[in-house]
Amino acid sequence: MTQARVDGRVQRGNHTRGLIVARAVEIASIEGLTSLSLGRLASDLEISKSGVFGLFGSKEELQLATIDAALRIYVDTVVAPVLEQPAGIDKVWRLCLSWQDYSRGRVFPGGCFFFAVSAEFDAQPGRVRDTLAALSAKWSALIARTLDDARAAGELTGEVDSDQLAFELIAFMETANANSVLNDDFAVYDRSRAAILRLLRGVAADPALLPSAG
Amino acid sequence: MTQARVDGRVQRGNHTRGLIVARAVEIASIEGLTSLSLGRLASDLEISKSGVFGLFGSKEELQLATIDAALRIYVDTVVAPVLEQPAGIDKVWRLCLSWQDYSRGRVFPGGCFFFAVSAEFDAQPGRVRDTLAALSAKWSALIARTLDDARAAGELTGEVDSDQLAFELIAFMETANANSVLNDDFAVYDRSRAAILRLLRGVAADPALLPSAG
DNA sequence: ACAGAGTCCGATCGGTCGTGCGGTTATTTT
DNA sequence: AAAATAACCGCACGACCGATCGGACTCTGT
Repeated sequence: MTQARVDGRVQRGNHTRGLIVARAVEIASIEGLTSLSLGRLASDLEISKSGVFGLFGSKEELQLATIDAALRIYVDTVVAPVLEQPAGIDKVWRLCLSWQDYSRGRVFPGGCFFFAVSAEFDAQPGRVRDTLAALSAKWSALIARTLDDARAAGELTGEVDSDQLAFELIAFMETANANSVLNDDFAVYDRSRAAILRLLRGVAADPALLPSAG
Repeated sequence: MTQARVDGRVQRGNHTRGLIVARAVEIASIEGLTSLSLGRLASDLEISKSGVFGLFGSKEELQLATIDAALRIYVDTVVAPVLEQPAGIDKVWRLCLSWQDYSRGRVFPGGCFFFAVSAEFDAQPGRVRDTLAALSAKWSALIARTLDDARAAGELTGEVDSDQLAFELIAFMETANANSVLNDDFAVYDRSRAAILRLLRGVAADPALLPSAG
C-alpha cells in the first residue's frame, strides 16, 4: 500500500483527476455543484465523458471530490498562512483578514466556494450537505478556539462567549462575500473590516494589540 | 383596460398562473431557480408542460415571475406588519424580529427564498441576477432609512453610519438563516437576536427604548 | 515476461430538459 | 351573436443528462 486512499478509491499519480476537480471547483463556485456536468467537464478538458465518469464512479462522488479539492485550496489560502502565528487577539484579526483577502481575491471565480455550495445544498439532504455542514462547524470551531487561545494568552476580556463572537465574525465575513459577488462591489469589504475590527476592539484586553482605526 | 399588466403580458382571472408560481417558489427555495423545471411543475400540478411554458414564454420569465411572487410573500410577511409602527429604534428592532420570525418559521421551506436564489445567481450575469441585486439593495436601503428615521426621531446617537449598521444587522440575520437551514439548528436565532440587540443598544439614545437582555 | 489493476476510449442507453407547433376549448371584447 | 384573444392540450424536436458497456492501452508488482 504505497498509495493514498480516499474513500476506498485508489489514487495514484493520476494527473487527469486533478485536472478535472480543478476545473470542477471553478465551475461549481459560479454555477453550483448541481450544474456541474460530466459532459461539460469532458469537453472543457478534451477527454471522454466516460473517462470522467469512471474516475469518480458517480456524480455525487465527483461533487464530494470537488468539495475536497476546494477545501485543500481553502486551507492553504486562508488558514495555513495564519496558523503559525502566536496565539492572541491579533491572530484572530489576521485570520479574518486572511479570509477577506481570499474572498476579495476571488481565489474561486464565484467568490467563496463554500458559501456558494452550502447555500445550494443547505436544504437538500444527502452526503453533500452533511459534508458541508461538518466543514462549516469546523470553521466556526476554529475561530472559537483561536479566540479561546487568545483568552488563555490573557488578551481577551473574560466575559466573552467565543462561540457567539465567532458567529458574529463569520456573519460579517460571509455577508461581505455575498454582497460583493452579487453587486460586483468591493467596497463592502471595508464595511466588513470595520465591523470586525470594532468587534475585536470591544473584547481585547488591550486595544493596542490591534491596529488603530481601519 | 381593466386588467393588470405585468411586463406587457395580460393577466386576468388566471388561476393557473398563481398555482404555478406558488409551487415554483417552494421548489426554488429548496433546489434553486435553475432546478426549477417546466415538466416537474406540470406533473406536480397535473397540467401539461406546454401549458406551463405558454403561460410564461420562457424559463427565464418563469424564474422572474417566481421571484416576483416570492417578493409579494416577503413584503406581506416581513415588512408590512412593521410598516405602520412609529419611527424609532424600536421599529428597527421589530423589523429584525419580523425577519427572524419569517426565516425561523420557514415561510419558504428552504429558508429565506432570496438568500437561496441570490447565492445561486450572484455570479451568473443576466436578468435574474440584476433583479436580485436590485432587491437586495432595496432591502438594505429600507433598513438604513428606518435607522435614519429613528435618528430623526431623536432615538439614535448621532455618530452612527446607518448604511454600515444596516450591513451589520443584515449580516446577523442572513447568517442565522444560513446556519439554521444548513444544520437544522434553531438555536442560532438566539445568537443572532442577541447580536442584533447588543448592536442596537449600542446606538440607542435611550437603552430603555429596547427590551432588556435577550 | 506475465498478470492484474487502473485509465481512458467510443458508442449507446433511457430520461429529462427547454422549446415550438397546431388544434381545441374557454373567456373576453365588440 | 360574432369575432378575437388567451388558455391549455398532445405531440414532437434536438440537445444534453448520468450511467453502462466492452475493449484498448499503460502502468505496476512479481
